[in-house]
Amino acid sequence: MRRLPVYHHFLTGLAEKGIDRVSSTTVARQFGYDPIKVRKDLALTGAVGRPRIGFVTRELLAHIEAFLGWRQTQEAVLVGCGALGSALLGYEGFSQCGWEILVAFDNDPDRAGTRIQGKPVMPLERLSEVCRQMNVKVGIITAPAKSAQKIADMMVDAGLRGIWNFAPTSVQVPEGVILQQENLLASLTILGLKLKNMKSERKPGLLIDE
Amino acid sequence: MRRLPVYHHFLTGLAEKGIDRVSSTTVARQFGYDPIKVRKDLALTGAVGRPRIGFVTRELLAHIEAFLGWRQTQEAVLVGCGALGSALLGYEGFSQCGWEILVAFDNDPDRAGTRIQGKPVMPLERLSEVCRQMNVKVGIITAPAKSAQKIADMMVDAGLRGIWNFAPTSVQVPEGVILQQENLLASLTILGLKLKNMKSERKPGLLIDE
DNA sequence: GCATTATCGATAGCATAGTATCGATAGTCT
DNA sequence: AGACTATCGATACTATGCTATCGATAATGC
Repeated sequence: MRRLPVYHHFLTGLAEKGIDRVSSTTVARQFGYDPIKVRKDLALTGAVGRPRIGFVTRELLAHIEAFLGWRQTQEAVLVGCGALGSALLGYEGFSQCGWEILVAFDNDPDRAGTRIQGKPVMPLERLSEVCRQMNVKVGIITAPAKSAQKIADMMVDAGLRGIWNFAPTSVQVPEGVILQQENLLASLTILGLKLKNMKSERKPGLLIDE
Repeated sequence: MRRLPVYHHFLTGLAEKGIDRVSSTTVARQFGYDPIKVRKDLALTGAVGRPRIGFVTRELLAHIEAFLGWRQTQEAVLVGCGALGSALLGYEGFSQCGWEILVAFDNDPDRAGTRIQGKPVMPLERLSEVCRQMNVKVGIITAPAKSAQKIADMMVDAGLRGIWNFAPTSVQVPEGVILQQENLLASLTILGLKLKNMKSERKPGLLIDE
């Protein structure tokens, strides 16, 4: 399921090149996966292929988009306009999957009122007011760890139902609010472990995955 | 295993507050996990606790660090000094788990020779030379999707054994090189799906996890 | 037209991660 | 001191995701 966005990106490239039919084998080779795995992933979206032919590229893309909910645009706000926040504000990938960051917030009065990557920056106090007015339901936290919980609380108060947290700490949210924790350190650590494991070449013991 | 870095962060906080003993129940409550799950995670590191008491905080931290390989510092280079790259260069979390980005590369001649977040920026041509000289084995790609594969190839040529890719595309690496793909769109999509699922409250059908 | 081959979907088996149950131990309370 | 309770580790069970096998189908080549 986490693989579907990646397939989508690849298939979009194919479609642009005018390739209108694609087999699971082709996709699998691209990513080093098992064709069966790919086929099973695609089956999840409801797309149907034909033996010996494969899938019709655009049809498949439509199925993936529908399944991932990318057909209707989804809106979000971002809190914390440091380096990471600014990067996300300019991240080109969001638009291609139907997301848009409408407005950013920061508690630094120097930043409020400016624009970053073309998005307006507002003072943190207005979070609740603006979210309710715009009927935004998703918030992104790219603030330092120490203020993450405070911001999450504010977001809950503002009526947000989904929170995507980049701060390297965990935050508590009440029942009914979805929290997606982004954990860069975990990814990096896993990479480091895999590396170390590989060097000690097939030593029995840890088997790291994911 | 991906949870251990998070536990570590929380335990560090406790240790700083002078709390020298901690039970799996305490940790579990913090993150909304099952205490058994936490205990099993901790057991993986070799830490032993005592009934009715729990674990000695600092001892536990040491076990986690040893298990995750955070005791020795690990070095990396970064390619692509756009917004995301700059953000990572200044990310405070790396140092706390023993990672350090030594140098950044960019193919924009205006950026080469400057410093971003205190790290030197060099022209992309010098990647191989510098990596070999400094004996760096890990590379981070924060460049646009279209140049990701080219950079990955250069990294492999430069002798890097681990690649952490933030570009929203997949890259191919030869056997023996570890690739860790960071996929922000997948995370965001999952958040969006969970939200939609929650709204249609317990409708049979998709059950999204992770 | 018929054999061959690539590809599909479905079912079954395996591996890993998560959950539950149980006895043992070390504090706390009366 | 003895009952009580929180917590540990070990074992067993369940669920989920991945891999393999199989028959079916449609294009290609002879």
